[in-house]
Order: sequence, then C-alpha cells, then structure tokens
Amino acid sequence: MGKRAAQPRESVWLSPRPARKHRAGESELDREKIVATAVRVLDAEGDAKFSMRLLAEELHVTPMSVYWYVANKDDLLELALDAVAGEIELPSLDDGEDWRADLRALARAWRRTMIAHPWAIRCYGEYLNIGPSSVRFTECAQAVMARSPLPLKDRSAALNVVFQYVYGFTATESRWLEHLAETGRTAEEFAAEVTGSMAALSPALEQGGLLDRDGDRSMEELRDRDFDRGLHWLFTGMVAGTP
Amino acid sequence: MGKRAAQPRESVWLSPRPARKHRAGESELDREKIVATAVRVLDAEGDAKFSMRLLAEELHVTPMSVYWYVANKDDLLELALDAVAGEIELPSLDDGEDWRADLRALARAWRRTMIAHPWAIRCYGEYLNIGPSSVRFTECAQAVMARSPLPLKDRSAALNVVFQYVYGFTATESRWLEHLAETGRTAEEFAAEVTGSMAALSPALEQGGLLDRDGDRSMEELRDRDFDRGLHWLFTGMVAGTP
DNA sequence: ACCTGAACACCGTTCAAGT
DNA sequence: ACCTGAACACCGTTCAAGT
Repeated sequence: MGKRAAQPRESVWLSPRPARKHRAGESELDREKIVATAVRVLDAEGDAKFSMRLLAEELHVTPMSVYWYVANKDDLLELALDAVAGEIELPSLDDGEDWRADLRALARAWRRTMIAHPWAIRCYGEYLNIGPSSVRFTECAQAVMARSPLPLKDRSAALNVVFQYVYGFTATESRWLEHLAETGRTAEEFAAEVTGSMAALSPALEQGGLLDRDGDRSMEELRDRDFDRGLHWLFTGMVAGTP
Repeated sequence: MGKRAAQPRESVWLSPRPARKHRAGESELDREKIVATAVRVLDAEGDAKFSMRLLAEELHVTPMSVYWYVANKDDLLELALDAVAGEIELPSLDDGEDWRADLRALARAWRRTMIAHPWAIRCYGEYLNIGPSSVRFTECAQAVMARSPLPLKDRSAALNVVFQYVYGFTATESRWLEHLAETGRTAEEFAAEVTGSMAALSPALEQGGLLDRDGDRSMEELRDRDFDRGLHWLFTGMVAGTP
C-alpha cells in the first residue's frame, strides 16, 4: 500500500486501461473476478500480507496472468477500493428527512463500510478515489448538501470538512481496532496500557484523565457517540455561519 | 510503511528497547544519529523509496549494523515520527489568549510540521504515537482544553474530535500535494483533470461545482481558509453544547 | 560491544516465449 | 488473445562469524 513508484503512476480512472474480456468460458479469468478475489483476500489476510503472488495463487493462476487484466498492483487496489465503495448504503433522498440526518446517515454508512474493510481506508488515503462508485457517493452527498441552508459557494468546502473529519475519525478507530485484534487484548486492557505508558512520561496526563469516560457504556457505544458528536458540532457550526 | 508483520509488534514506547551507546568516538553510530539520518532520508526520498539498505548506505555502514540499535524498521519509523513531533511549535500558554486561539495555533503547527514531512502523517496513521514528543504535544493540548468551558468529562473526547479532523484534513492535503509533485502539474491543471474525469461519470457533479471557488485567491490560501473554517465550526459546535 | 557477509524468504514487474 | 517461466532488481531480517 502506498508504496508510490519511482516514476509517477496515473490513476486507473484518469486514463482507464481496457478491461479485457476473454472469448467465452465461465470460470475463466476476467477483471471483475480478479477484483472480487482481491477484495476477498484483502479482507481475509490484510493489506500487509496481500501480494500479487498470493492473489494469483488464490485464482489458481500464474502471478503474471493477472497483469493481462490490470496494469499493476496500485491499479488493482484502486479498483478494489471502488468495489468496496459500491457497498456503501446511500440514504434515500426523498424521505423528507432533514439534510443533517441524511448527511449523518451517509457518514455513518461510509464509516461502517470502511471499518468492515480496514485495508480500504488506507487505500482511501493513498489514491484519488474517483471511480464510479465513489462518484456515485459524492453525487449523493452533493444532493444532500443542496438542501442545506449554506450559501452555494460554500457547500463543497463544507462537505470536504465533514468528510475529512469522518476520514480522520474512522482511520484512527480502524487502527485502534486492528491493534486490538493483533495483540488479542481487550479495549480496556489496551487503553490502560497506553495511558500507563503516557503517564510514565507525563504525570500530568494521568490526572487529566485522557481516557476515563462514563463507565457503564461499552467502548463501541462511546465511539458511536463521539462520532455523532463531532458531526453534530460541525453541523451546528456550519449553520451558525463563518465570520 | 504500515506493513504490519504477521506476528504483532509491540510499540517501541510500550516496551522500550535500550538505546545502546558505544564507547567513545565522535562520528560513530548511535541511535540518535540513526534516527536523524532516517528523517533526512525520508524527507529526501519519501517513504516509498526509504529502506534499511538505503539508510545503511547513507550511514556508510552495513544494513545489519542498524539492527544493533533498533529492533526493526517499524520501530525506527516510530522513533522518526516522534523526532518530527518534536519539531511542532507549541504555543505559550500564558499569553492571555483565548483557548480557541491556542488550540487553533496548535492545530496549525501540527499541520505545518506534517506537511513538511509527508511520510510522517502516514506513520501517524499506523503507529500509536505515544513517544515523548507526542506526549508533550498532548499535554499542551490538554492544558489548552482545561481553559475551555466544556464539562471536564467531555474535554478529551472533544480534543479527539478536533484532531481527527485535523488529521483527516492534513492527510488529504498532503496526498494532494504529493500527487502534484509527482505529476509536475499545477494545482489548477490537476483539479481540472479530476473534475473532468468525475464529470464524465456524472454530469450532475460538474454543475454542482465541486471544485470552483472564489477565483482570485491562491489554492494555498483557500486551503488555509478551509482548514481554519472547519476548526471554527467545531469550536462553535462544542461551545453550543451537545444535545 | 559492536559490526559484517552470506543467506533466506519474500516482493513487483519485465520480457521473451509459448498456445 | 491469453497465459507461462525464468529472470531482474529489489525488500526486511536471521544467524553465525568476525573483531
């Protein structure tokens, strides 16, 4: 991931390579199948272990066969990312909901999908992400913003701010969850360890209570609450206007 | 970067390995010098080209010598990240400034440093980032929040939300800047290309005006303005309270 | 205590050759 | 039109050996 080549690479979407199709067949190779398998392998093994060679093995094919359908690994990951973006559930826009409710639904759906495919949010940071499914998502978001009271010229900037927050929140959360999975610790154990390690460097931080929260809610509930809170603050601020 | 090993790795900071020091010497190897050189190579070559072998070459030493001082590449990157975190300019806290002004200054300083070391923000996403300099930063942020009107128990969550936004904004921005540098295009050319490519998939988006902004300000000014705006909205929302 | 060389088990990708 | 095998130029890291 993110290993940018020495010479720059054009996005698959900017200069699309033809998705070559074979003659007849059924269980034969084609780009769609390759991308679907890549997503499956990425989900199962993570992007650290994912390789063209492993993918080829899964396809029962030589590594180099894959290169007939995709130009290189980066292109493949960009295609895989857009495939996953296609899973994001878009809210229906004519349900009479407030624009904020719809935007929140959109943000939640994005987060849910990214948490389900932790490798995807790392791709999201690397690539332009302007494939068809991402565009469909952006279209929906723009339509929601169009119902906001914001002046027309501020809408896209506002939308960007919202999704920069969503991206930052989800990336952090996803990393945290992966750490837990890797080390096999519970969220509480891990939080205690991190706090302890920071407190060793700075006694001030312990009493600052970086990590203690209302005790009787699960970590997951707290994350959901914090996520929604950030959105709520942004919406409030946006409506209040900018000086 | 981000290639997580098959078996989980403990953070350098959670179980610190001793920074071995050699006997006398002057231009000899030691952990400090290794980390400083790593930062220099990362700045010059980017994290894609950075390797233990390249670093060793720069140090005029065998690749394996480095492993006497750091356990592995991930540890080294975590150390490099904290070194860079040490460059962040913290605002002085007794200048009678509003807490929002100080928090904004902190966010701006963080962003400035990360933009100056594009590889660093990718590390930031990967590692726990609880080294001494990061802790120092968090300490400062907590001290600023302590002057906010927010209820004590909400302060750390609010701080997290702010820096999740800052992280998302800066990561996106940094990626954008790298794309420009790689392809040698101007910001305007690149924006036009991306918009065009999206519009090809969705005519609705073009008239939606995803990317057109007040024409007479530079892209850089616009980014600064948008960054501050998001912060302002969050502050406004935070003060208005959560339902 | 520190540094080396050789080797292992991987990568992504090129290229010429097969069918 | 599609797929292969061999090879190239890399990785991070282990391990036994040197000083």
